[in-house]
Amino acid sequence: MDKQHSQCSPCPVELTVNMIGGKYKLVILYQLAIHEVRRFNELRRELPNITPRTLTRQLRELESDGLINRQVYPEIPPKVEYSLSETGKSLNSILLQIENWGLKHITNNPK
Amino acid sequence: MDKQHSQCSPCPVELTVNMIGGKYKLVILYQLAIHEVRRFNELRRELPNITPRTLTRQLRELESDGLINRQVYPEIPPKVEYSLSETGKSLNSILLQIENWGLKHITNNPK
DNA sequence: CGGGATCCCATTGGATACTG
DNA sequence: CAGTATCCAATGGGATCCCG
Repeated sequence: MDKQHSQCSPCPVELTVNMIGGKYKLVILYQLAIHEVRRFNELRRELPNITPRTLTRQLRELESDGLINRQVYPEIPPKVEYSLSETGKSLNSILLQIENWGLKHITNNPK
Repeated sequence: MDKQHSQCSPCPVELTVNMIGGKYKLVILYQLAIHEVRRFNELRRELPNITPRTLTRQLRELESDGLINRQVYPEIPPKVEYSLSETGKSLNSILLQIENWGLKHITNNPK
């Protein structure tokens, strides 16, 4: 690895972690990467025991950081679709690598 | 992206986040990726305002997860060197991508 | 130098109930 | 269906002091 920029001010890794560091954020992004479009309760079912309050907040944070889009359909019953923004999509290869890393290094020897 | 494994049980992304999800863990791993070997106070200086207690705990967790090595030299004054384990090194390409992503998507338009 | 001990606070997330 | 509201628990991290 390059040894030039040992200093980070501010550290780009840290800045990125601040955006995607929530407990469920990467998993949400991962689900959206796989499914392209997901509704609120679909995500809820796919995330292990997440509460609606937490899911809402993580989605709002991802949205305000510009990583996902929130499309509201003015219908009854309500319909809201979440999807990756262009910026969010630029995380796809990282998401995939994280998934593969987990498959290789963790699920092989489950704790 | 592949749409087959929409289900995760347990989700590899989530498992990975559990290992590297600490506030400073990726930054520590990143510093070790760049410098190969770092001592306690070197890391302390490189991480923005981290307290020794927090640094100690994050290092211990990374160590018990097998991502870093802790080499103690029985000298006076004490000397402890931290470095990436082989497993830790396997995160290098992810670390680099995260750094580059941050450089591209965040430092361009600082909040 | 590389921590440990202690105390404290803030943020995050959970539980449950409710609603337009 | 897609959230809100309210309250609460836990975890993480900070501040400070101390030590071998």
